[in-house]
Amino acid sequence: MAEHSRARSTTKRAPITRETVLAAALELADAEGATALTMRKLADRLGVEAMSIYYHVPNKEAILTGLVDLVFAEIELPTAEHGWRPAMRDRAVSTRTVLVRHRWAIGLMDSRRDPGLATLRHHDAVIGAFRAGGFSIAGAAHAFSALDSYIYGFVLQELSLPFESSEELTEVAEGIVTEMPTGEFPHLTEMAVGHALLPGYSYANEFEIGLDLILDSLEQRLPLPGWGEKAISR
Amino acid sequence: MAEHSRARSTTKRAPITRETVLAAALELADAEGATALTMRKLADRLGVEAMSIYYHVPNKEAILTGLVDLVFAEIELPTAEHGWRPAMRDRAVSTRTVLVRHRWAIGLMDSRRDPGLATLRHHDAVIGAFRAGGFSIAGAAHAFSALDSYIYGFVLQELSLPFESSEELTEVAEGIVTEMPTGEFPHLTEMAVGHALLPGYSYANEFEIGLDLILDSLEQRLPLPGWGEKAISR
DNA sequence: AAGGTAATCTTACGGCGTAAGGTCTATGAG
DNA sequence: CTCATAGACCTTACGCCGTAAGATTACCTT
Repeated sequence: MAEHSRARSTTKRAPITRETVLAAALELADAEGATALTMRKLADRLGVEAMSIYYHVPNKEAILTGLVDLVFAEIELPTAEHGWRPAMRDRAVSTRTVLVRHRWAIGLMDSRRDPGLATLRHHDAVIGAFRAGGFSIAGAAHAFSALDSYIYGFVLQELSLPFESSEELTEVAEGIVTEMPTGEFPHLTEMAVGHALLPGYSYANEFEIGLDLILDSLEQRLPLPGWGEKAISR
Repeated sequence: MAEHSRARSTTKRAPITRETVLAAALELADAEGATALTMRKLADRLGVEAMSIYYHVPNKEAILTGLVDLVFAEIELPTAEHGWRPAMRDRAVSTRTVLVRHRWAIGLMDSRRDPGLATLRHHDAVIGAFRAGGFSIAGAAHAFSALDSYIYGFVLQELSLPFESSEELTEVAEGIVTEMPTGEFPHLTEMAVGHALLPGYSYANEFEIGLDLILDSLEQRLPLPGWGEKAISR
């Protein structure tokens, strides 16, 4: 009984830190969604009272900011090894995977103004991969903006679709189609019936189609003035 | 004094309806942001008590859903008149303009699963313009997804930039550059110093660059199998 | 044993969305 | 003119939220 110091009921609880707070917040958000991420529930999960968290973190905003950086840390960094195109393709796929795994993250990204270290590291690696591939500074900026806009926007749409499984899709789409005033939205109806309701359809497949669309265009722009490096050094 | 019915202080207040509620909510969100949109503040603006709103609207969620549809109603519908490309370009620009005008709207789009009438009308018109331009159903779906992903994602990034004016940009970027551990993020630093900090830079300019990137690719895909209509009717 | 300090807890406040039920007021029937 | 009805609005209250202020505990140093 070297350490009988454990008081009443707690069995020498491990101390909480900024890191354990963020880890618990990540778990909680993954398990129950962003709206369930409250200081009191987070404290419960940490075996602590809500106000104790404030010793390690200035306020809830800081937790959300930290969470976004944790998410960025999960994204595969691009390497320039096999060329900018496969590097960017893999990164895009990885980004989407991570953002879908943490569905609450995309909603935290707007209104969050201070990037964390992992975020900066990620951005730096992306720009570096474009530069190594021969893009000029401006070209890399264009490419970065276009690609990331597409990725974030796709996830944003994907996560707000009115269904999750293809059974739900069928249900919802049939509802839209049948209860529409006849012929009011003919093209929407046509697409639902002749495309989205077909067996095996999944919106997720659209991701790589649009991704390759953008990558193709970037490849074509690269040799153009304003996009590629004027002179390859050495 | 034909109508002396006005009680105490109120001067025969106009009755509130679902429409006036939504209009007031739009004003409030525009003026003070999404977090300021509370039932009590909204009631104040309507000259009414908070609970009275619930006579016209089932809950706050319904207000948010209605707001998103109001925003969609502001977006220019594409017309197939001058071809799908300029139609889609104008629509994209209009969409971004509207979403920037109502900065809170993009944050409401995720987690909102039931499209309103204006939203459906918009989507129908977009698909219609692609179809009229010769895209197959699948091709129109690809094009729609890619383009809208880009638009929403761009606005999402644009609105979460850590600055609003170019003075703020200078300030923030200089902060990042100078306080970085020397050389930890060389490409980020290079882009800040050699691009984003140059006089006259504005991220907003990137929008049309990326937009044309996608439109170019779509134009190239159109004749390809799986994108264009197999046989033009008649 | 005493004191200091880091970590946690208690209490409280104002604001949130909204459930439940009460109160006006215009209208139209008798 | 009276009065029941029903629509529009209000009052009160509940449980939840983020967090300010200050008290309390646990442990280390001397």
